[in-house]
Amino acid sequence: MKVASVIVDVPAKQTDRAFDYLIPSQWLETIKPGMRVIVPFGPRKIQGFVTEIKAESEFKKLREIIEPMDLQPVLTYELLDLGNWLTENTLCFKIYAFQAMLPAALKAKYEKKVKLSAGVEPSHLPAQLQEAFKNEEAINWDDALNNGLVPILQREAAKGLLEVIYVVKERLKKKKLKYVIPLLSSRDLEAAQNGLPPKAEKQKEVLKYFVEHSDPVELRHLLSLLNISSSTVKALVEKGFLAEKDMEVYRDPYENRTFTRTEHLLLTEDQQRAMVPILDSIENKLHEVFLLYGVTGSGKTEIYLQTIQDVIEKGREAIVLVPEIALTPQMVNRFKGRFGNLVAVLHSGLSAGEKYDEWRKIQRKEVKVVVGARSAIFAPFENLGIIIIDEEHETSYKQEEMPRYHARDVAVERAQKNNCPVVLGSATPSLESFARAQKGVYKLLSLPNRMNKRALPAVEIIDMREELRAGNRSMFSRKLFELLKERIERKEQSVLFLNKRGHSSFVMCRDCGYVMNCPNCDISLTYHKVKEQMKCHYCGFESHVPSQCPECSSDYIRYFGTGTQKVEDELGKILPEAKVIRMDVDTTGQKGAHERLLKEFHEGKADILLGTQMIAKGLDFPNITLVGVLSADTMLHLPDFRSSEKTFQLLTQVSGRAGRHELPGEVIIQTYTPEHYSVELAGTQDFDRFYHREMMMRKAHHYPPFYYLALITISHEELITVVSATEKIAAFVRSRLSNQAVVLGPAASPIPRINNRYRYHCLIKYKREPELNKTLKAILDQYQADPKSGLLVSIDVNPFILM
DNA sequence: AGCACGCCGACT
DNA sequence: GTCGGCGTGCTC
Repeated sequence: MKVASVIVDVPAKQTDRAFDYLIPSQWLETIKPGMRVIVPFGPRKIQGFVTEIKAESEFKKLREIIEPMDLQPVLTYELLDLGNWLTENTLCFKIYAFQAMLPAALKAKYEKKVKLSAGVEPSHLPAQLQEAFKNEEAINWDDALNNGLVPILQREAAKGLLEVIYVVKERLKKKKLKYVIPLLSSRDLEAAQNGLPPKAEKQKEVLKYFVEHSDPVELRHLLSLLNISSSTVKALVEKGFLAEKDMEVYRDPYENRTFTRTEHLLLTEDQQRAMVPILDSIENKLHEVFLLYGVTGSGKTEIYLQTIQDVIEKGREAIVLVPEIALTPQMVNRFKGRFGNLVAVLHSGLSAGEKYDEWRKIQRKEVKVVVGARSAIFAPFENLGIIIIDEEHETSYKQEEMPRYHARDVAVERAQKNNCPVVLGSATPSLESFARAQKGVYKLLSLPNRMNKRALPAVEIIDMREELRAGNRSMFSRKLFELLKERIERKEQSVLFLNKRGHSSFVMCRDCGYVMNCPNCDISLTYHKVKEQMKCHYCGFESHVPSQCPECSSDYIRYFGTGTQKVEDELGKILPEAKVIRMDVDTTGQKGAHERLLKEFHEGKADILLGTQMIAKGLDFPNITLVGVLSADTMLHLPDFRSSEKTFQLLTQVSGRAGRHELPGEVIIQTYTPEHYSVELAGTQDFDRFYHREMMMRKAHHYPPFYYLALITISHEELITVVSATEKIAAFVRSRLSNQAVVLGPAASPIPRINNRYRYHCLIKYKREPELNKTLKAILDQYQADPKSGLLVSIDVNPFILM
């Protein structure tokens, strides 16, 4: 067994397969599947993942693995398998699948360098190079490139004086702290203490400390504790009484926080009833998928906590996915409060180092529970007892880059392998999941009541057209204004929700209607107040805000759209006494800002919390009695078959923020389309009726959950080339699929041009097409294999965004 | 993805 | 005649 199959870190069609390497004899026992190794690849050295160990290879001229990068495999057997599954199902390169399963810190960094050949002195080199090599053993290739030294270097390399080397580097180091440990027993230390010269008082003190404490202690801590300097410790180290040792420590993002320990809450009857089948499934090691459909405030989290408790008691592990956990510190608190340091937390708010450390806690089985965003689904547990996906309808569970996976699908796949249940929780399930529950594929568990029997908040829909007719041109309806004022007087809190998506501020000429567009992309530029600039969200293009219309020279050119800043300004005018906290990308940019703002609001430091999407979830403050949605329909008109569903979900979620505790809540939804069913039914919080209406729409238009989708996007600099390529691809797909499938296209993408590349679509709607996967692979084979055509083809199986 | 190898144009 | 352009094909 001296040959290793390795997937190399080169994301390309031609290298998307295993390469075999000999395992050097000294590593024979060490190297195992799932480890990262450094291998020679052509003239370079690169990282690779060992997928298999075997006795021999078809390939005759094998090269040797240079060295392993891990002591323990970073991918378990299950994850290696899962990598293949991901590759198959999302049509991505294997290397992308493996990398997606690991923290970014484990991705290799490469350096190309030039060093002196053995026995060569800097003085042997031309004068120009002597300087560069005087202090350095090797110089960076990129630096040489910038200084124009490459030609000379190549010449010297050809003579054999220099050689090019490749270095594979870890992205990140383990954090280490200096610790001091006693080398002698407590008794011997006491003796040593007496043997010290009488004036070595400080040293005696240190030894005295270790007579009492035999555990390692952090050097820094010891120094400040005994008020000594490091030379004292050093002296004792030299005498052989103590030793200094670098010990690895975790970067703990929650280091300076204490979590109040919480105990089981008493469950309501509904909760108990819902929990029984889940516990059964855990007990009997059955794979089942449960859809836990419970209105906001019905106590889903407590069910998660208690089922996890059961899983832990059975010696198994749990994964909990939450939409973007940085946004819901309350969730972290609940888990840490219940399970203490058995919980690892993985979310985008952590630094790469912190993520790595949390991940290693999982890898070393020091924790039993991971709470995290999408990628936490790949937590390297080996004895999973349950997977929970909270807010299962959230679109952020779908990754939009390669590998384009949906965490829900991965969860089901992993749960199957581990014989454990998946719990999908939501107050507004996705149509897909609800339909599956209706068909009995998932088991439906309902929590129809709020825990404390609080009524759902009263929702009132305000027709903003009426307001306009009545002469109110502000963005606040009279009713909302009244209620806001009332809350401030009553010292209660309000949340104002602004749905910015699809409605970001753009610049338009009031005279001729000219809208500033990006010169590279067919999309309008977004106005950024902070920098007083126009910016393209797709290619990064920036330009100044014009003072005159470039088309008609009118001076009446101004920005449109209600950004949060604008709402804040207006609030300041109409309700100057109100204290407002604004939460959007601008104010929550820094680390921890999000949490700080929420804390301030919680502590009652403001009357109104104004924000975008990010405040729609997880907020659970007792004093909120009013929720206002400024414009319900901004996302309704996006070119997306899920826009109604998203609108309904969002409105329902936002409404759920009000009146969760003692005080009853009120919700105001402002809209220009009150008659739209997703607005109307969100008003009555009637998911069931919404579900039926929307299902009819989906059926009529051949959309999920009645059909599956696959989206092929083709881009090229020339419009004609894209169109004809898309035509060819669409024709090919049609020829290969049954006549049950609907193949749309070529059609221009909703964003027809990004970064000067034209984009065309072919959308496939299908029910059952055994040939589909092969067909899509054939397309990728053809187009990925020759990049010289300039055509880029990307395929999204089960896309969420059709753009 | 890199990188080398290889085959054609403008220079000492 | 050579230096160097980037098209083509390979990496265990």
